[in-house]
Amino acid sequence: MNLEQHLSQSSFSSDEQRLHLHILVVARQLGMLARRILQPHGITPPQYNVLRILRGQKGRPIAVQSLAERMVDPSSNTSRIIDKLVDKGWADRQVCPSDRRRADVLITDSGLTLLAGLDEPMSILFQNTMSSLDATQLAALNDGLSQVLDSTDNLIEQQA
Amino acid sequence: MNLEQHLSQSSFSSDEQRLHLHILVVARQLGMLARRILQPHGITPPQYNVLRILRGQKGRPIAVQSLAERMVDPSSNTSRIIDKLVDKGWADRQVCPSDRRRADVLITDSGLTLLAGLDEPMSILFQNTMSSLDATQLAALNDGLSQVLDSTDNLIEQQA
DNA sequence: CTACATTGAATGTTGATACATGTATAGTCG
DNA sequence: CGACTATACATGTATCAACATTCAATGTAG
Repeated sequence: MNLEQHLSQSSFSSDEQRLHLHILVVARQLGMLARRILQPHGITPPQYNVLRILRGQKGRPIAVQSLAERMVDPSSNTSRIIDKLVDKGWADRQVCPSDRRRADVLITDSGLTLLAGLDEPMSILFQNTMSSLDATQLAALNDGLSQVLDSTDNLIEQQA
Repeated sequence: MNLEQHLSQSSFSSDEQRLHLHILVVARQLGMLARRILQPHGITPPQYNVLRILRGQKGRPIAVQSLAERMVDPSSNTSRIIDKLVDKGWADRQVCPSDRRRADVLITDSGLTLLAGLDEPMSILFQNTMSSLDATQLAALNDGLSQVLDSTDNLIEQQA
C-alpha cells in the first residue's frame, strides 16, 4: 500500500510534500509498533530512549540537561520522565556534589535488566520494518535524511 | 550536523536502527517547524490535516470515520478535533439524514480562506526542508519510505 | 415486532506534552 | 563581600492524546 492509498488521497502537490508526509506517516507507524513492544513492560518510548542513553553512559552519571540534548524528543519534561524511571526503580537520581544545581542520573541494575530484555525485540522490529530495503537503499535513505536533518536544524536555529 | 552529532551518540548498532532514528528525529523536526507556522493562526497540525482533507472533498460531506482513516495521525480523538474546527468556524457538522448515527463534516468559507493563506508558507517549508535533495534523491527517498510503509502496514495488520 | 448485536460517534479518564513560571545554586561585577 | 545575572532543574497549568466506555441509531434473528 503506497502513501496515496494509505491516506486515501489521489495525489500530492509536489514530491517534496509527498516526502514530508511519507516521513510523518512512517514515523507515526514506527512509533506505534515500538509502543506496542514496550507497553507490556510498563515503559513508554521516551522513557526507553532515556534509559538507553543512561546505559550508554556505562556508569558515568549524566546531568538532566545533557540527557535532554541526546533524546530523540528533547521535550521540556525530562525531569518528569526521570521521575517515572526513578519511581519504577530503573534509575537513580542524586544531587551532584560539585554543582548542587545539577542532578546526576544513573541507570540501576533493574534498569539494565529491563533493557537487556528489550534489546532483542526492538532489534527485530528494526530488521522487520526495514527488511525490504537492500544495503544501497539503506545507505541512500540515511544519507538523504541526514541532509534533511541538516536543513531542519538550520531552519530551527534561525528561528531561535 | 549528522544524526550522531544530533543525538551526541558515537554509533548505532545497525544501519536499520540508524534509519529508524533518522526517521523519528526528522519527523519530530518537521512537525516542530510546521507547528511554528500554524500556531500564529490558531491551528494545530492535526486540525490543519483535517481541514486539508475537508477541502479535498470539494464540497462533498465526509463521515468522521472516513476522516480518521485519511489522517496522518489517525487518532481516536477525531470528534474532538472536529469540535475545535467547528468552534472556530472553519467546519460545519450536521447529522447525516440517511444514517442518523453518522455526522457529516464540511469545510466552511472561513476554513477555505484560512487554508488559502497557509498554502504558501507550508509549501515553502516543504521546499526549504528538502532543498538539498536533487530529484533522484527525492524519488529514492519516496520509494524507500514507501517500502517501509508497506512493511509497517503489514506488521500493524498482523497484530490487529 | 421484539431482543440482541453491531455500528458511528461522543465522552470520561488517565497520562503525556508544550509552554510558562518558580526555586535554589552558581558565577560575576561593583 | 553584596547585589545582579545566569544556570539547572523542578513544578504549575492548560492542552492534547490513548484507551476504554457510553449512547443513540441501525441491522438482524427469532
